[in-house]
Amino acid sequence: MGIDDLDGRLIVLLAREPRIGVLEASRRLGVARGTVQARLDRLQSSGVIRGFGPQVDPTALGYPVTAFATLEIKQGQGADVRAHLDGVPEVLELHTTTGHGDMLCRLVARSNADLQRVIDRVVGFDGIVRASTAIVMENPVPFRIIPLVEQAAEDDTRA
Amino acid sequence: MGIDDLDGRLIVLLAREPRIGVLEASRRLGVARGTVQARLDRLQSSGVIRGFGPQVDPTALGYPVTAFATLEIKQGQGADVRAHLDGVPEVLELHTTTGHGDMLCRLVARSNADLQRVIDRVVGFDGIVRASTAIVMENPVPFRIIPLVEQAAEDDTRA
DNA sequence: TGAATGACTGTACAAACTGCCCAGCATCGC
DNA sequence: GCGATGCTGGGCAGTTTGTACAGTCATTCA
Repeated sequence: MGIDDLDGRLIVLLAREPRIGVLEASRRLGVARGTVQARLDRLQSSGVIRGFGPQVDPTALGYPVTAFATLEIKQGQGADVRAHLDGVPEVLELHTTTGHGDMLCRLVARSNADLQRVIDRVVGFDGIVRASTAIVMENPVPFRIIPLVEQAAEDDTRA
Repeated sequence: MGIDDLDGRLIVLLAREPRIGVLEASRRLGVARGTVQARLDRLQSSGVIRGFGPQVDPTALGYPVTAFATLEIKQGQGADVRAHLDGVPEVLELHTTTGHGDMLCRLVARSNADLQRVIDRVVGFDGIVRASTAIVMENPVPFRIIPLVEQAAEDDTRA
């Protein structure tokens, strides 16, 4: 169920140069086009590759401020809180975590001032007891998956 | 510098059905192909769309456990800590946040037991004073950008 | 050992798409 | 009014895709 070396190289190649097609990828990897197609199909149907959607930069959209908010939820209000947060566009993702019935969400805002508006909207809901926010200053390691893919491919090869 | 309604619809369309080409997109949006091409070029060169890399699911790669770790850093050790974390494949992203010289990072692991190994590796570095980890149980709102895009497009239209 | 299975290669063909070009037209700001 | 900008609609050559098929090779299994 893991990925082998060829899968790994294919994913890394696509991550680095998404514009190339199946044919070009097969040339780069030194395998037949059909092989790349079959691998891609398998990676997608097995869920390893979810899709190739556009990676949108919130900053360029006009939302340069990112923050993480930890929310403390009133017992039994989980579903309501989720629905509420789901309706806030500035909430980019939401996780429930171990601990005191807590949630962690990623927020963006147009400015530090605007962040206050977003937080007010997020927190202004009955099921939320308390919120603590950490504003992101720098992003030394932007979201990446390549090292993990290489690790997974290596583990497979070794196995 | 924002995006207009057509940009918004284009991004949403591509997010929903990434496989379609420029021609098909132009048909769906009811505009000329050249228009879609020009919009796409502009969105990419302006940085709104960073790329179309494969979206890899760590779970399907064999890393079903996600956690967020808050790290307290010793003064002046920031750069070293970043370099250290950059070298750990299981660290998917790293942010520096407001507060006590803190950092927040997203981790994945092969299991809860494996998470201990990852945390040990992350924390086993001199510049890190203390770490607090929250394991993700559920992900009610997976990372999404569409609502924000629609919001941004709407704001632009209104403006 | 021999047969079966699965994966990869190399090739082929029609259909579709891309990249690029251009002329015409409407809108917007100066 | 004039230029700049953006959209339309069309065309063309080159490339890629989707799909198929036969041959090869390594591994699995009886």
